Amino acid sequence: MLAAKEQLEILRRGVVEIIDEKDLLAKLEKSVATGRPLRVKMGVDPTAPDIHLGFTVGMRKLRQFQELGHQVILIVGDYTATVGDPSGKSKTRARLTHEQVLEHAASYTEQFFKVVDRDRTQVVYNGEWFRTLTFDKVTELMARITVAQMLERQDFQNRHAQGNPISLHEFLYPLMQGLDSVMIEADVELGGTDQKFNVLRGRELQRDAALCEVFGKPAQEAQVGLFVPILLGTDGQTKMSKSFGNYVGITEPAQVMYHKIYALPDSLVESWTTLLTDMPLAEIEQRKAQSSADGAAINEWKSWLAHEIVRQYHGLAEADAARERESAVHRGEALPDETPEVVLGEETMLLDLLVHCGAVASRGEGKKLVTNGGVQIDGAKVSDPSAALPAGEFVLRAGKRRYWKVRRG
RNA sequence: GGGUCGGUGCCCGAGUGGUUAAUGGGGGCGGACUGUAAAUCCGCUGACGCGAGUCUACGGUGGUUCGAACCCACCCCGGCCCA
Repeated sequence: MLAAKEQLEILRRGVVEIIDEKDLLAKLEKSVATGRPLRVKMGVDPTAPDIHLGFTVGMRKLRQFQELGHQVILIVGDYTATVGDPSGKSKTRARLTHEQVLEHAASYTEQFFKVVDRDRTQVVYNGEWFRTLTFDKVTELMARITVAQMLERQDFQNRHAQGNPISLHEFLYPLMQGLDSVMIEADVELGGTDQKFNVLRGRELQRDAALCEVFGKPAQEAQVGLFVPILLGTDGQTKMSKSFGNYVGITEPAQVMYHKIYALPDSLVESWTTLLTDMPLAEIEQRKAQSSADGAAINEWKSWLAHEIVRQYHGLAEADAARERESAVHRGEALPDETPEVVLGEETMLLDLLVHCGAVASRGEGKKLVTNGGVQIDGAKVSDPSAALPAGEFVLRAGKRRYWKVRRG
């Protein structure tokens, strides 16, 4: 086991805030001295079954803990998910049914273990202790927080100020998450910066001997909160999220993944490298310095980044292939791997073809695309929407990167 | 329940009787440039039609009018204030 200070140094990478860093160091020291691994908790609300790179920031941090010899406890919020975390939300979140949650959870853990070591992870469903809770215990729990404390939260304040409803059950969520920490006796809780309030509740509840006793647990040392940043999506504007369409899913095909990362805005290269790879921080600094002087350097960095991330999820061979393919596509020597093939009848017109293969939503839109010079057939620009299609096979291109292999017959 | 201000295209937001498919901004798409990114510039951004053109659209339903997003009536929904 590494010395506590060295562990801390590694764990600090990419972390926004540690509450409290002194506590963490003390816990690490104790762990080194006694040989007892830290119990590192992360909770997931299995609401979205598709994991994207944004989720992997925390997952990679968990992996680091494991590599340092610690124990990960993944709390699947099968019960809390039916309540709905209000954190950062501008409206009441839809509550899920228990069946939905279990379904999502299965797919979630499967993807989770692409990054996190399954053998050093304990998966716990919090319905285990919530489902049978009696109301007097719930009351004990609720007594641990005041309305004023709840209303301090910016997200609730905004909602309240804007006259949006806040349901009482939403007040319960942070306490429930905190109770999870008590129940598993967590040493560390990992979460995004939006989790701060909830994680702090855990600290308070753990220190509350009377409360711990109510739930049959010993009084405990407060957990340390470790907060990782929210990863920005490929648009460089907002957090990565499937609903914004700015995500990179970890189960996406190698070449799609490669291309999305390769086309990343420059402004994200540094943070993505820090959060999603193990490139030494010194090298990141060095590359940053080079890049500000020379445009080609950041380009090369980006290609390294794309290759590295694809390698993590698809292996070296596929990463190499994706890189090779990408540059061939770019030189115009090859078509992307996923180029769909379309077969159509004799009479089909260009506009119908564009609609048929999904390049545009309507013929009117297709007309605009053609008029704007965005359509090519076998590398030649087509400017007339009523142009005749060639016989046999040809390649249709719409915009910069969307291709179809078309066959008439 | 009362008062008041609102509900316009993907979003925000102008428009208060006719040249309004509806100013402007954002977003999106396409083109040029570049490093594949950013920035910038240009074009497009309801549907159908090769086209002339036709249809659908300004919360809903009726009405006034040659003609309404704009005027009238009723209804539905949201904000704020009061109870």
